[in-house]
Amino acid sequence: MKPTIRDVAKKANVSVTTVSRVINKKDYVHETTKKLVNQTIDELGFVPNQLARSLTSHHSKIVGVIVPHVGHDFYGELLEGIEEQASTYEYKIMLCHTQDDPKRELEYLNFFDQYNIEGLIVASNFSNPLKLLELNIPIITVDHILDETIPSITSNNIKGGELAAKKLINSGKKNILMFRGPSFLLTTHERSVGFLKKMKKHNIHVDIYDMDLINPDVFFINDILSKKPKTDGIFCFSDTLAFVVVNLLKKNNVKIPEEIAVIGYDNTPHSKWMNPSITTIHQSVKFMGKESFNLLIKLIKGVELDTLHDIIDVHLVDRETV
Amino acid sequence: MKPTIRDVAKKANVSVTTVSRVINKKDYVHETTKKLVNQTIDELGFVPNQLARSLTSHHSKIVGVIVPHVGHDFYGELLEGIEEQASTYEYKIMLCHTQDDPKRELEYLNFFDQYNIEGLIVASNFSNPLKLLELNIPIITVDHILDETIPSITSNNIKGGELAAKKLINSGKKNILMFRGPSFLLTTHERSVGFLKKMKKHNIHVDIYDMDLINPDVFFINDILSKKPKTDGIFCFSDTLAFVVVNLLKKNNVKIPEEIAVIGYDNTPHSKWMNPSITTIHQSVKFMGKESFNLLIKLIKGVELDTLHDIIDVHLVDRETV
DNA sequence: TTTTACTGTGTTATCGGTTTCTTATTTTTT
DNA sequence: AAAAAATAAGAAACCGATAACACAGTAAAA
Repeated sequence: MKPTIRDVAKKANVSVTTVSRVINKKDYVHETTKKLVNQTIDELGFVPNQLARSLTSHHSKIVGVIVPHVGHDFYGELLEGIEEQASTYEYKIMLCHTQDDPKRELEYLNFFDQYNIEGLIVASNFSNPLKLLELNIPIITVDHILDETIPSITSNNIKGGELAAKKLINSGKKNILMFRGPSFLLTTHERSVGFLKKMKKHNIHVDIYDMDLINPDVFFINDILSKKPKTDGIFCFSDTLAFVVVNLLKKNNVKIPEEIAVIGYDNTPHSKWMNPSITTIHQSVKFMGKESFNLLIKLIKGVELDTLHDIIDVHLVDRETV
Repeated sequence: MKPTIRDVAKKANVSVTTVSRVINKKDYVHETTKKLVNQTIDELGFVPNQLARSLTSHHSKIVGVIVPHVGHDFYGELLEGIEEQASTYEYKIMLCHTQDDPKRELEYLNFFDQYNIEGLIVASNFSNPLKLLELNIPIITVDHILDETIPSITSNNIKGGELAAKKLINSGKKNILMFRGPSFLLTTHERSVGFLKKMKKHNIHVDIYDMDLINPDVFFINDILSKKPKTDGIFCFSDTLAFVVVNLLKKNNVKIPEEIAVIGYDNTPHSKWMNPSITTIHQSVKFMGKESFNLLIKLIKGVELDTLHDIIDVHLVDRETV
């Protein structure tokens, strides 16, 4: 059995309070007793039970993180940023990956509640934002704005769309396809707005298709490509999607970017090593992860946020597909 | 303030014991009282505090997971498998990503200890296996064998090496480079053994280089390629590495696979979309994740394992680079 | 010299549950 | 009809910590 604070107290011949004071570096403790206690702690290999601590202090030092798919580049990098920052504050991450299943979302919300988590980072398109608010703890949404009152951190999707448009326009492309994400997502909407505004200004027609950005439908894409032979530029809302598109075009012996230019989104590590390498919009995903935890910890400590909806800058990465 | 079990008891005019019995479906409770209690629980929105429960029951329902990099394909997929399985058992994941930093490893071990986690899945080359044993809880290592006494789940790396060798031999390749991982890793060693044994049988010479499989050194690789002009086959110990190699070869106008064949490892989702697509060794990473949790839960429940060191089958995925 | 402030330490309630005993009432068995 | 077993529910101890409160002993201020 693990030694408890009482075991330490007994062995050191002091009260549990004194031991508690030593481990928490609180109140007055004589230097001699302190040394004795610390020595006893070492001897017994005593580790304070965080569960018991949390019970009294009401601080679990745990934050929940909800992502749809851990295995995907974007969320992996995001998670890395969150975890890195959390660990510097000695906070632990309780992980939930929902696979966009509303049932799993609610299940986990319940778990989180049971563990008295101190805050929550939501990086999925959570289906029931009101349920989130019911938790009554600080929440940050990342890459989504689920509710106007929940602070968020997103990247500048409008600018992302604009940059992509500018690039294609400057390359003289005139027949554009936009392979965007699900239309109900804020990111989809914003990127579309930025992209289409610029295109409209130059009187360029754009055909719009909604796609799964994580598991693109190859047949669907191939079908579109064959039906739109005049196409000379494609804006893909994820690099993963761009990979598939480039692959199909090469199989069809299309010259990239001369005949058709492709522009991706995310600047995932792989986009650099593709052949040809993917011209794409860079999002500082890891930074977003870190920043989201920073904002959350502010909320936990009761600090007011300067901006409710933080927006991170994006930039174009010039490579070979445009 | 959140309602407690005592609030429920008071409102329902029963003792806390009775409420506890109802929520735990334990011992005898009259159907009428049960209904009354459940109704009161609903009315108050009572959620039992898992921290308090864990304190008495010594079951935290939390398992720790240690990976070196969350953001990397392999670990992302692994994590997905672990989490998926854990959630079916209503277990929660506490995540640690070490970045292969021994200091962070120990820090987290300490955290885990404080939270009374019930078990631990280690998917990193943990520098101090003895410290792991000191935790005195069930442990499973994945993709590594850190200690003969700690149960592990690895994939069949010897077979993986053999399959790669066979493929290159059958393609008539004679001057092989092996770009393997750090030599101290078991996976590296086993794949090497499998690969080199087959190669030796056919009297084919292999040059061996140790590499970083996650962030390959482009200049180093380029240097090797220029110094070994006779090379006609390269075995890369990760797809990530293969991506870089293929990219460099294409830049040097080398015909793949006619002049140089490349074979990767992992069969990451991206390997399919590369140009050319990567011939690689498939590891069932998600399955390994699921299985590792299954083994862990057995240990937690005190069930004896059939095999201490479980080995998962691998197979070759035939694509365009060999 | 008395009063006040600062040190150092212990007693005990508390956090929100679970669990061991008890006690009382039915129901079943002999 | 008496004994044994099953059902129902409460009181109080406990899990392992923290914290409010109390109480000395010593040093500084009045």
